[in-house]
Amino acid sequence: MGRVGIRDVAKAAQVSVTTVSHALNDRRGSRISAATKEHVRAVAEDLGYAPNRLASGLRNNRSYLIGLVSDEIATTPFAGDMILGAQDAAYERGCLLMMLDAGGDGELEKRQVSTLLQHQVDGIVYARMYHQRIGLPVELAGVPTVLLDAVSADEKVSSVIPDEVEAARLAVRSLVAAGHRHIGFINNLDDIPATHGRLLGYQEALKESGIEFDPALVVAGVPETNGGRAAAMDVLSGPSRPTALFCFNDQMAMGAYQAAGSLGLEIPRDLSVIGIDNLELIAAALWPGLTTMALPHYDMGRWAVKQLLNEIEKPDDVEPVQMMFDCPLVQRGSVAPPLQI
Amino acid sequence: MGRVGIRDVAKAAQVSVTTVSHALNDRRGSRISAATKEHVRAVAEDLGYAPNRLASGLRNNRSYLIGLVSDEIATTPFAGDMILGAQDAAYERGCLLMMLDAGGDGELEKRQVSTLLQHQVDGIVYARMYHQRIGLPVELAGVPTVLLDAVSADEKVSSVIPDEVEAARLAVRSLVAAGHRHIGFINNLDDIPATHGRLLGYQEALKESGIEFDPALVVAGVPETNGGRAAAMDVLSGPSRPTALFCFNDQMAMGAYQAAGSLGLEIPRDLSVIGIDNLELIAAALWPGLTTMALPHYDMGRWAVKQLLNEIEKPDDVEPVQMMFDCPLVQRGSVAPPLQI
DNA sequence: TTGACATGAAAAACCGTTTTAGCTAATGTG
DNA sequence: CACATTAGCTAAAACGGTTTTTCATGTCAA
Repeated sequence: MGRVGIRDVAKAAQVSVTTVSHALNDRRGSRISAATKEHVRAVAEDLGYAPNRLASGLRNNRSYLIGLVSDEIATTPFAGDMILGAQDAAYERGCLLMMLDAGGDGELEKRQVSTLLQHQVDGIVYARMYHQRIGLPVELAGVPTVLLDAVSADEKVSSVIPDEVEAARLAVRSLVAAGHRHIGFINNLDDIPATHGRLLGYQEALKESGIEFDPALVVAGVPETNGGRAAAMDVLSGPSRPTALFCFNDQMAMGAYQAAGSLGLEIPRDLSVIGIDNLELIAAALWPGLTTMALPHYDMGRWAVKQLLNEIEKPDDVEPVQMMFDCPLVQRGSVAPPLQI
Repeated sequence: MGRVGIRDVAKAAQVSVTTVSHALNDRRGSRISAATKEHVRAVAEDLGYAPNRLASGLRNNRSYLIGLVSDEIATTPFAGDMILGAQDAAYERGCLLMMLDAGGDGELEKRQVSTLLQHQVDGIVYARMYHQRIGLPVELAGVPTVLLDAVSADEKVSSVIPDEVEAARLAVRSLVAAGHRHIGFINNLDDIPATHGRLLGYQEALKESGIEFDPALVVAGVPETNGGRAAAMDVLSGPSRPTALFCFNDQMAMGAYQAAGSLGLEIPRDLSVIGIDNLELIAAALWPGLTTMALPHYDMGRWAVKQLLNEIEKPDDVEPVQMMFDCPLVQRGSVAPPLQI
């Protein structure tokens, strides 16, 4: 049983391949009677005909493939939803996603990009695992590209990132709303946009509530459980212990849980904790569940592909867009009013 | 700058397109002088020529694309390494992976498979997030297919799964080796191969060490932190408290940590814990780090694609293989000798 | 000298579509 | 009734490569 092609349909329907093509794809200027069209479609359906995308792509100069190049999204749990969002958006518009993950190897990534181009992808989503500022690879010059969770100095390319400042502001506001006025911030010590953005949001939220910013309440560490534990240990054993901790991410928040545990502090009775990421695996697994700000990975992935397809489909009248998404608060059980002394 | 095609190379090298093709792809029967070949290759390199895979695929009936259909691998952290392994293996053999994740929606999955086939994928890796027994979708009949982390009743298709029994045996053996003879098993209550395989391994390891199997030491729960916590609570508050717990997975092990914490038991001094999965995000984040059995996801993904490509390349003389991979022990800090009383 | 054979390169066919350019018959127009 | 228009369809030419076939030489042995 060889694949059924357009010729087979033509033969079965007793018409020419041209007519079959016209009957199946309505297109401006294809004059064909309704009866013939219906007949051909029925025959095609009957034979289970499905067009060969390689062939039509060759003719149309359109592969309906879009490439997703990432550093290590596929293999880490931090941003997997971006892939799902991207894939859904692509699929809805009749495209397939080709995903490649170079694991951070720049040389490999270059080769991967050129392989994608050999396969005539219509465009490329260039994604990073976490929000960062990057330079666009030269290979991508002239190729429709959208940056996902990254921004470039090059303004001619669209990009989408989370609103770090607003996320932090909302997180701290929710602690203030619960009654806290003594709020520590466990920050990341890496020099990345999130570090600065979240610190800014923390400061702004304090300011708008009339709480004075106390540098002693801000401690940084490596953005993992260990770093969070050490930093939390630090700030919780200090002279003026905060009643709540805003943590750079859920992993550091998990570290804060551990520190609280070893200091005999019960969450949320003695200490409220809020994180960022909404990493299901951690936030839901902690006990009590971790209240945290969800990074809108799914929506960002979706938006990136949608924007890319728009740019591909009308290359002329689409301007590059720099998009920012809000981060919703996900409440679990780690925030409560402070103990009255 | 239009893409440079084989015609451009031919013109620049002052030869025919035929000669260029022959020069670039060594093939039996293509008679061409070494000098011409070298010359053409140099010119092609110089022009940055890269063949259009769509066009060559059309002619050769080979797309160098392989599809990966999964339930929710891309979006959960449990098996991401399978993708990486599959992708690496594909890339090494000059192929690209097209990954689709239906999120468990069977109807969507069907349509995804047919879309992949429209794109003329050379074969499909049908992957599940965790080891399960499945029926192969009818759409895949006649398409080269390999099952990843799944087995089918249909013996004509290759598959690869982890050796559940051996993994459990090794885990329990390592506890016995540390001196434990009173070992609890926190099992999953779902009726899946891992549940039965791991229980069997647990029993076998006990038997070979002359330890009598005590059904009271086996407790099941939902395979998440909560389930693990409840089950551990149960068995640790029972009449004869075990000195070590073998947990169905790392999440349940995390629950065991929480139970131990609330019972005032220190790990590993008062209680040794071993898990399965080597879920970095949890195992390394726990304090102390969790000793666990790593599921060989990367290797399984790699093997699946390798086998698939073998079957594609020589469709005749390759027999379907049912492969099982061992699970290595990853030692961290949660196992120690039991306290002497 | 000539037929057999080896070699290198060009020409042509092909893959499965879509698009362009015609062709024929029916319809409309003056 | 002659002539343009148009509806409905189809043959043929792309698309960008690879593979097969053909052709022009050169070499060698009989």
